[in-house]
Amino acid sequence: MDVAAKVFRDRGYSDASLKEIAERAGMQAGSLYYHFDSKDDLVLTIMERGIAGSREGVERYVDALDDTADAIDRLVAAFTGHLAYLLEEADYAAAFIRMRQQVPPEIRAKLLRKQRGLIRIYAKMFEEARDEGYIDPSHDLSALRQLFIGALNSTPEWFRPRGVPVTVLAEQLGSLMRHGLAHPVN
Amino acid sequence: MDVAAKVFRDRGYSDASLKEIAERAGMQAGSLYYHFDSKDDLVLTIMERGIAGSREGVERYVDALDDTADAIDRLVAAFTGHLAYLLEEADYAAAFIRMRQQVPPEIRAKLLRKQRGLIRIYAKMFEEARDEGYIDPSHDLSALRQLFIGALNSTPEWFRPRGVPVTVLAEQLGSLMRHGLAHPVN
DNA sequence: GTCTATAGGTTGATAGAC
DNA sequence: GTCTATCAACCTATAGAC
Repeated sequence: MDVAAKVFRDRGYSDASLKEIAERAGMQAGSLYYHFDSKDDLVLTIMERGIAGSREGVERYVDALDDTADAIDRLVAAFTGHLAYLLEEADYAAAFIRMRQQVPPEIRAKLLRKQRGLIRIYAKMFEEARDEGYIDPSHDLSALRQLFIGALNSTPEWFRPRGVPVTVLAEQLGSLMRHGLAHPVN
Repeated sequence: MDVAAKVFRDRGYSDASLKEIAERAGMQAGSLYYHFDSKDDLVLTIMERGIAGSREGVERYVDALDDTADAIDRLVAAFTGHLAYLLEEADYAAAFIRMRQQVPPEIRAKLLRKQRGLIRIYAKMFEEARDEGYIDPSHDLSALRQLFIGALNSTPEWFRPRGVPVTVLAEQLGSLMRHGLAHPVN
């Protein structure tokens, strides 16, 4: 499973061959079918785990906040958890991010349901930020949410472990939301 | 060419077959080889055009500004041009965005050089914004640039022509940079 | 310029031995 | 549980007729 997630993350849906996955796992291609019904079955399992992991990452960081935290603090915590899982912990989420547009429609439909949970969590946090006065009603909340999530999901393409840590990235986005860029990050 | 760009945008590098491209162009697969040496040759041509188009879109909007424009105005103009080309005008840029991570290494290397021009334009604008006082030096400029470009490049995945127009999206990002989200967009 | 035909390779998946 | 062997389908690319 771990091997498969890595291969799917690196190659994408179509270019990840069962032969390569099997080889890297020390097996022959045919042997995989003892564990999975089909390639799509394997892909679905991995991607569902990626979604679940992202969601747990987000929830863990948000739930760890105390009562003094405001809506922006919660968004920053969510960003941190999101990035921590996406960049440091697992290949599953990165595999999901990469393949979500490549996978056959039936699989995408199944994933969409699982994904909605995470989307709703974010939507709720943005609404709370608006209700608490941190986001002016003239902003389109849905566009804003998708722009921020798009920025987060682009990080696997350029993030380098030696560079800016994920906590700083999340803080940068939080500071941006609070004051704009002219204000110091901390 | 236009047909091929559409197919590559919809299917990605590996799943776009020459047979489908040929069919949609009213030909047989073999006939394509009169016009192109190989699939990679075709892909490279299309993706280069996508990069060039994005760059021209950005430059056209930035150059149209008058002298009273500040660094944030220039960034908003760049975002507008970027999005206008990416979402409205052509399939070439969308094909590039989708395939940039899928394409064989040799092609990616060739594209990287062309791409650097656009990256440098953005880097310069962010530096100017910092020098004019719109971005506090405590921000990591490179991370900031990549987050914003990541947000822009995610738009083909969720943008709907009936929804928020590209000019508003760009304004939203500009307002965000200037004042944060608590301030009205206009 | 486009066609037909086909070579040569790879892929996902199955069957049966061990 | 894993192996070997193999099938059928698909792909890129080439060759030669028109």
